[in-house]
Amino acid sequence: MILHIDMDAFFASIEQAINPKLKGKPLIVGSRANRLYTVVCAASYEAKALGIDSGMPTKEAFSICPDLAFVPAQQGRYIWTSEEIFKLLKGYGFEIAYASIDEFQMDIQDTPNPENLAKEIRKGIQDSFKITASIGIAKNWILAKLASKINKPNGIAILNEANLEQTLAKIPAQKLCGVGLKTGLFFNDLGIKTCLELYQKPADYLEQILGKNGLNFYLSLHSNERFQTQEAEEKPKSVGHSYTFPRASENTGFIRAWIRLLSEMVARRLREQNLVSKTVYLWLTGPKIGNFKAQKTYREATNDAHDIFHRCLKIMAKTGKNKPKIRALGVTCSGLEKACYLPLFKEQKRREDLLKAVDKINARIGEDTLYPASIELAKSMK
DNA sequence: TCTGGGGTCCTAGGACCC
DNA sequence: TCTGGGGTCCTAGGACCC
Repeated sequence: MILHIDMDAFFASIEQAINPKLKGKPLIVGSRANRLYTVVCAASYEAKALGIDSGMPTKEAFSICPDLAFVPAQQGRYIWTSEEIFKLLKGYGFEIAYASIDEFQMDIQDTPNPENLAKEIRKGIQDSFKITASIGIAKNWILAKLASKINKPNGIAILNEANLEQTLAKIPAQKLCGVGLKTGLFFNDLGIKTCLELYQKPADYLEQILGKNGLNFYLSLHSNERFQTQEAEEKPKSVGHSYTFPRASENTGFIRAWIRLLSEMVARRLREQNLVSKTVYLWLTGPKIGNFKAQKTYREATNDAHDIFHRCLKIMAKTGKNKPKIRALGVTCSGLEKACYLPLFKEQKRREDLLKAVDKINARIGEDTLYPASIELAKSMK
């Protein structure tokens, strides 16, 4: 049996636990500090009751509820809490894996009374962190994850031989992890409306209509697959940052300053993780250029913002536009490798020492103590 | 009048190599 | 002048998740 733990309104609940004044109030956590130009990252249950939910523009949320409480996302807090919950869960002695920042999966084998275990876990989290979790139990991860949503918030649901089909018949296929908007519509056209209908389709049929993806749905649903994610990889596949302007801009200096700043943010994270990147990906959106994106792979891997920035500028030249009007932009590095090469030239060594020193100073005195003058313009508008 | 930001995986075609 | 087969790397696009 797999036990899936899904925290209820995780970010919002943490903020309410920290600040008692927010308890019982409609609250949203925004993905950036500016309360007007962002979307809802998490909504408290009081806010959800008004029809506010993640993904909604905060402007719209405020129009529904003018005295909505707003807290900008504090990533560090959520990561810390997530790690502490993980440690607590480890104490139960079962194998456990992260499914996301607010979801955990536990292989509870054939524990005699899984419901009692679930209750105990829920109480443990409540006692330690003053936040609630919902728990689902089933024979594999995908069904356990589905089950965790049935009695949200602060609920427990178990799918077993006796109630499986009857329960799946009541859940729309779109609720299943991996079925998004497009696949949901596709299934609908084929008359697959509930999770039960999907569950009952044979493997070769699903493979025929959806290829590898279809086969994966079959295997996930019917096998005893324990965990959603493979064993935690030691390095990420990509590292990126993006930014959306309040209004589109065609100020070239301003846009370049932002590309430089995003390059700086990405490079710093690469260095923190001792990674170098060969591939740079730049995307720009704007009223006239639509959605421009391009990537380029270089022979030399780097984690120097200066290099990443200039690679971005070369990619940008491909737009063929002299002064594109830009609304949003992003810089992502992929093709990641562990940084373990030896600097070949003196110049390179000097540059690396410099970057290390800058990182050290910023880590000690504050994030933004030292930065290139060329990003001043972007920072002034952040 | 535009609704964020950070990711993963899969597919398909082109270039190039043997 | 036209002919096979196998493989890798790179780019681009799509779908999905939290």
